[in-house]
Amino acid sequence: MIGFEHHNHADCISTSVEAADNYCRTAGLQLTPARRRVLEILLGEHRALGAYDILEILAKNGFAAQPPVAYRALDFLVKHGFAHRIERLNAFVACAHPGIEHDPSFLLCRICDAVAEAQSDAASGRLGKVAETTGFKIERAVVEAVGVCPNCRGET
Amino acid sequence: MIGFEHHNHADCISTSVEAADNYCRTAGLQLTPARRRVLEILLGEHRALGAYDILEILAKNGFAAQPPVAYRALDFLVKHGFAHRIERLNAFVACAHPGIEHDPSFLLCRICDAVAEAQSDAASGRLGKVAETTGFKIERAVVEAVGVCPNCRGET
DNA sequence: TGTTGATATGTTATACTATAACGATTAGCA
DNA sequence: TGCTAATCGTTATAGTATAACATATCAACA
Repeated sequence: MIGFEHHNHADCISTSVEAADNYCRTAGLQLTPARRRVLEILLGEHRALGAYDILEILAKNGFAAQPPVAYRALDFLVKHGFAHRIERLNAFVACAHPGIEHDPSFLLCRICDAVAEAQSDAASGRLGKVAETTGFKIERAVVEAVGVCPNCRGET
Repeated sequence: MIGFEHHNHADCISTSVEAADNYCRTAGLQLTPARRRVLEILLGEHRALGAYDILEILAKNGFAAQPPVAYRALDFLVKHGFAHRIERLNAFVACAHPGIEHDPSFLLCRICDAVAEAQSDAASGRLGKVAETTGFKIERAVVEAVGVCPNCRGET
């Protein structure tokens, strides 16, 4: 699980962007400049960024500074699995396992706002059983866990 | 699990409000008129209501129509476990198991907006293991599953 | 080549969600 | 009674997100 360890960001970013690039080419999607830049921005942080944070950075990069510019790019990235939206934070984060079909789960540090993405099996556990019994058909299940990350635990 | 079945609302509401009333008296909390009315409103629907939906109803009931009136009551209800906030919908729902300490899980119908609350074991399953390995301490874990409820499945 | 249709962008305006701040009031209790 | 904390009334503003419409780009294809 990516998230709380230190690692080489520059590599991490360029590799991921390149992967997205290839995927889009294959799938007939357009990774336009704004979309690519937003993906780079998200990859540059292992924490969630609000749409307006991103918008601000885009503006400094010569893009238009209207909210739809950021929201459209984010919608694209989320729709195609390059990023996830974190409901609890009204914010967005780059996907840690792009290309793999998955329901994301997040570990959110309430102290430093770091975000780690993990896999969970919520839909197949107890919740899945309840849903099955009731006749509810689960299409997506996201888990957002709030707590304290290893770095912040050490520092208290 | 309460949620998708038909049942007697009037009983359901008065019983729950009474329970909240008793709990508050015991715990030294004030279930003031606005708080009580908001709880009743939430119990009257088995779906999530936005703060401004509630505010509108409060206004018709003679309460002040400023946002803080609704938010304060909702904060109180959520804090003490009488209601939950559903992040995905920016909305609130009455708790289906008040008095019991629990991390709520929700089944959200994307067609009719019905909400059912269930128990899950997200924090003790795969996600819990990952967290443990990493050193992340989970304090709360909420699951929000989107899908189609039994009633809407029948009607397609 | 020129038309067409789908996709993406620029831009303005507005809707929706939530909280800060401060003074007035009330409840519970020493 | 008088103190203290909790609650409420009110104004203002911050933060998040989308509607709507005009323009532009580009690939497919007659």
